[in-house]
Amino acid sequence: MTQVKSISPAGCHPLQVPCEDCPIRYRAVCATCEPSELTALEGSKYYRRYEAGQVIGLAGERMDFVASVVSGVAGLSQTMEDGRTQMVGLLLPSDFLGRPGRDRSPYDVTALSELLLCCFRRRPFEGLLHSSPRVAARLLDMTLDELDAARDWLLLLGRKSAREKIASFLTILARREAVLRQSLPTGGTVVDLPLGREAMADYLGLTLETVSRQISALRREGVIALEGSRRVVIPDFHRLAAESGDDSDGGLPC
Amino acid sequence: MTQVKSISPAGCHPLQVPCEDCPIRYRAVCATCEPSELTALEGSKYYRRYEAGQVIGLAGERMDFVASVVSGVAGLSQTMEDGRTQMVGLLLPSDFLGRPGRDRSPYDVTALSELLLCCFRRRPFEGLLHSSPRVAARLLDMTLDELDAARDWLLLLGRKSAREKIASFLTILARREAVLRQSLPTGGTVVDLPLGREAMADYLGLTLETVSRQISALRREGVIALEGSRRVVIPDFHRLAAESGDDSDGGLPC
DNA sequence: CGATGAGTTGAGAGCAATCAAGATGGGTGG
DNA sequence: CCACCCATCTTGATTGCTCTCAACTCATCG
Repeated sequence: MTQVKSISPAGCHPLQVPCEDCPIRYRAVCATCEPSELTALEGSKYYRRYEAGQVIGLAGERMDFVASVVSGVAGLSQTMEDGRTQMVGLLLPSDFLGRPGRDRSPYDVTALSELLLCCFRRRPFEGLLHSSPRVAARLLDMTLDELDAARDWLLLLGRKSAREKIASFLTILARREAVLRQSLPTGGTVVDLPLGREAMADYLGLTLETVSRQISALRREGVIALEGSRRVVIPDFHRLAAESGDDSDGGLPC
Repeated sequence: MTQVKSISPAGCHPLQVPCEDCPIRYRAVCATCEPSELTALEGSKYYRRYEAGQVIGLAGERMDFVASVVSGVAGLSQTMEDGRTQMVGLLLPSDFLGRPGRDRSPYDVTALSELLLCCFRRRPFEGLLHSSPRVAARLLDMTLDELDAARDWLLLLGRKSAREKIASFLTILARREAVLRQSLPTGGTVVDLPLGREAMADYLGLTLETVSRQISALRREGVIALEGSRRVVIPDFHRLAAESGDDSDGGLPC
């Protein structure tokens, strides 16, 4: 990543990281691959880099690849005629982008931060999916996890107050942070928001003003502290979790 | 179904319909099965019948089977400590219930109408999933469809007005109705609501009073007509679709 | 015929959206 | 180094939609 700095805005990345050295090797679709399968993937894979805000694909357009998010955050969103927008997918490192068997996405796909994708050309990937039950099973499992996440999201959008929505979102981010660090989200957790206020509003079904107001309210009451507008400190994780409206004590990631 | 009328409320149904005669033979998980696979399924399948309102399983409980909905409607829902409820899944005939690899559902599962399930014991089914790529691929495809539906639902909950939510819901039902009848939803479509007002409210993230009010408003304005409280007549499908806020003319099911 | 459950309708309150100014902060160029 | 600019974020005042609480209607059923 030193001398290769992005040839073109959305250009193919000449860099070829061996799968063995990949940071998401054991969490992405390829997690359960055996050496032979990994070789097959390695042959059809290439990298793409995007800048924050850049459009990866618009609804209805063809996408000739599927991909794993290596680093950064991507968003899927739907927009109504009058401009109302709702985010419908948030893809973090190791998440899978694209649908095998359909070459056009019904959603707009956007890079929400600087983003690195490990892309696979459709045909070879679908071939692998067909020939390797291990990969197919892994993708099914990931899709089921995504469906469960979407269902929690339905509860959030349908029934939670603005304050609970913000608390829930921060809780989700804190948990993911903790999973990555292999630590528990307890005292003094720091979360860097990968989204601006407007993107958060699109995620939570709110306006950006309401997002800002609720964050300010949580700050005033000491539930969170801010370092700049995009870094949140959580002095007491359980207190925040209690604000999210989720059942139980809002326990640990497991 | 004449002399067998439900031995016990949730009893196993002694009736064994041959898969060949099954009304959902070509739409359910088994759609792409070959004769040998069908025989395997046939061996581990059994029927369960539920009455409207009956609980199939509560969140966190074990479910020792997965199933296809043969007829009727089932709902998945999540409830918060204070009682707020959000439906997070609506399973219609041919839809799949349960998650292979997890034996307890994080959601409450309820029969919303009289319901007939074609159940498979977990182990044999997971074995088939492992040995038959065809079945695994079918389940993946169905899961991806469900994920897409959940994403449309996110837009509905996050950004649509009460009126648009009702119109969207009726549109969805009318389309499904049309798919079953192989006809287009145009003039004089009749939709039987499989849900009462409260269940609709839980689906749409509203209160039952608001559901009732919005339905009344659409009726007053001639967008729909009612025959009793659970039968809706749609004189002009495009007019209804226009109220749903979805893009385009709200065209055909395809 | 009362009793029950489901649905409808009304009046009022509350929460988030909208409209409208300010504040902050990072980057650029003089 | 400072002044300026622009995007992003914050805060305020008001409106409006949906929820809440409450009464009423209607059909069904013992």
